[in-house]
Amino acid sequence: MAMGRPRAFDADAALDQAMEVFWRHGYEGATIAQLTEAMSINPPSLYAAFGSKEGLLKAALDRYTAKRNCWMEGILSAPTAREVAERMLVGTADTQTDPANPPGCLLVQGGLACGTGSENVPFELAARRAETENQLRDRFVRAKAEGDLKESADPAALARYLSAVNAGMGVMASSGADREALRQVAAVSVKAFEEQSNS
Amino acid sequence: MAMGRPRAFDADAALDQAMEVFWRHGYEGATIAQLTEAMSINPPSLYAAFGSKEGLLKAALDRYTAKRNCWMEGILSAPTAREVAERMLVGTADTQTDPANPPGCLLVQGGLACGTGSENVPFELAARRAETENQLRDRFVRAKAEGDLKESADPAALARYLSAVNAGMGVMASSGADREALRQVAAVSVKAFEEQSNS
DNA sequence: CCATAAATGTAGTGAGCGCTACAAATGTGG
DNA sequence: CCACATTTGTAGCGCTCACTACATTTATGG
Repeated sequence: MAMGRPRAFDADAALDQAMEVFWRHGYEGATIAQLTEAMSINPPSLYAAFGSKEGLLKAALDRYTAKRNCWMEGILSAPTAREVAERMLVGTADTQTDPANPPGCLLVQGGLACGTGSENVPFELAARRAETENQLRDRFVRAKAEGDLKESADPAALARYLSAVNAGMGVMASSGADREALRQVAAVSVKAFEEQSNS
Repeated sequence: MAMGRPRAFDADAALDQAMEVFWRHGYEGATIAQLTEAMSINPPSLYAAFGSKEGLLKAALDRYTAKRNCWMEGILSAPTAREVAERMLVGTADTQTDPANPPGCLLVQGGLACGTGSENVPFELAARRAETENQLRDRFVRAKAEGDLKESADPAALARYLSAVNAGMGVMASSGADREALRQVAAVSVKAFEEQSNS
């Protein structure tokens, strides 16, 4: 049997372009016209490949979180909980103000609240944020077992705290905070960790 | 000369209803149909009173920030910087999970990124958030002058930090974090302040 | 070289959007 | 009680939205 005409565009490259549009305008603010233009394809190609606007978002998020998990590996491999926190927050300050991307974090910018019919989108983004939080929590459970965090420290609370600061930095970056400002936030935030660390 | 037919609805009560819709669905996710239904008026009344959807948002934000400034007075009157931080963050944990309102903060939920033509909305929200940050900064400048904060403390950085945590808690609340979880975040956050305080 | 299968580009579709024209209703000033 | 100014409800405007029908093109299997 025949295999059909092959796809003429690179799906991953197209997803990177779509990611940028969602990042800059949010899910609801991004239009199919903007997406197809950025991806250099026509609507039927988009729908054949990704099914729907929401399907395209999920595919873009998969790609985003894949990169992010890779980035997180470098963070989580830090020797102590305090250094995990520092690398994470300083790294966030830098990536969220990287001129190569829109400011802020796609998982926050994408949409915290959506209109009727798109209620799934905020859930989807929240689930991806939760993944990072869980990675941090697991790392801090280990840090506690290793005696790196005090006996009184709560790994889940610390992970939630880092996740909150991370999201907050995303909000500030999206409204124009520069790298220096975010690094100051990171520096103050890390102090909360020193209280929880052994020496 | 004649004065014209009087308005048949209470503008402030209508704004409270509009506020809730924007809060729950974001600026772009909220439709005129939803807004008018919640406000119990018809579109012409909305446009006569507020000019446009964006005008309605601004009017709702004015009302929101008026309440917020009132709330902030109670926060800023705390005797020390550390207590300002604690009251603020714990208060945020409570108000952002108050079942009387949609979860999170309108100034964050409203829209961080918008479509072409609504670029003003994120700016508007950011400006209101910045107002709170400035109030905090001024308060910490005073705290430093009073010797309540260490000589090495940076009031602007501390205000920015609180603002970031606040926004971050809004993000988490909007994705379902409960009061207990946010209070834990507040508790950890406050520790960063103890490092900056004199005894 | 032909039959088949899938992707492409053109050109729309119905639905829902923000917003408004218009006539009727309702108050005030003289 | 009348002339006027403004609001109200009905109905619908033009536009843009996410999405798709369809004919064409481009590959593969036999």
